[in-house]
Amino acid sequence: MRIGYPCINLGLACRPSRTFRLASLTVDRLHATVDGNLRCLEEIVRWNAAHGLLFLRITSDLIPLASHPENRFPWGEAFAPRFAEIGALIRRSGMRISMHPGQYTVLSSPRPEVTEAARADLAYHAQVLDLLGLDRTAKVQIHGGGVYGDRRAAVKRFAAAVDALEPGVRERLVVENDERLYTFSDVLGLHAMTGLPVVFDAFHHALHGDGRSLGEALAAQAETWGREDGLPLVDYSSPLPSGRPGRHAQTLDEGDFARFLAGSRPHDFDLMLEVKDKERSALRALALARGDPRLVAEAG
DNA sequence: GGAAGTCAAGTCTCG
DNA sequence: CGAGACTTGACTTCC
Repeated sequence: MRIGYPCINLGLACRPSRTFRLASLTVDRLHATVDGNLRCLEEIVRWNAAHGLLFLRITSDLIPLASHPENRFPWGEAFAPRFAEIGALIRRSGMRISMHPGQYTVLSSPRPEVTEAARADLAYHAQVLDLLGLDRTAKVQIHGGGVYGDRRAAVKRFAAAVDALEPGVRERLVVENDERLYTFSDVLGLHAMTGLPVVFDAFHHALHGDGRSLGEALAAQAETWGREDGLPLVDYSSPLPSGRPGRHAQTLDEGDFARFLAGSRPHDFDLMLEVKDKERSALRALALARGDPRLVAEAG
């Protein structure tokens, strides 16, 4: 099991997700921002490798407005050497990479302009992973999107949109259960129609599940991953101690996480910790997963 | 320098 | 019918 956290490292002074408004889009601005974002991404990769955190979600903001029609700057060409350097570092570290486009990337929409924008955005995400020289185990994870009052029709549109993707993009795509519309069972249905591997989000499953136990879900999930896809991906977030359900917790609840680990055996997977305090919790989770209480105390 | 308002984009639920 | 929620707040304006 590799463990990681999403996008930004709070202890570092830099951010890989600097952006700007569409009104501020110029070649110079884009170039300068991407340059800084890549510099920061490299810092994060080095930090994570040094601390044993070998699973990283790269922010979708790495290239601001990457798939916006008004952005015609050939950022891929311009930064290919930098991507290659960082990619070599990632591969040398044995690090796994994922990306997670935002809520606007919807393949099931009845509106063609929406699915076209989604296609362009997924192509951007795949291009980043391609430029890093990563194999098929580097994944782009999305949700099912909307239901629009007719689930069967929405699922059919989703499958058709997946079929229409370029193979290089489709091979990186994986689909994840959400906390409202697409349960784990629903996402297994999407897998059946598309062949896409399934990301299991344990937190969403707890909020909006399908009755499967953790062990049952992980067993079913594993069936959806092919040999070239790598280990299954799992998202975990501690429940909020008091506040409304649904939000990601500030920090790791060690008791809940220990129960999660115990309940997940003997399945193996790579784990993304979605908690607000990022690398702090990831280090504690790593220590817990390694079964070293002294390390847990140090990391805390 | 800090607070407030806005940001490319979708969809659903709640109040 | 508008605000808030989501994988992630950051930018920009105004005072």
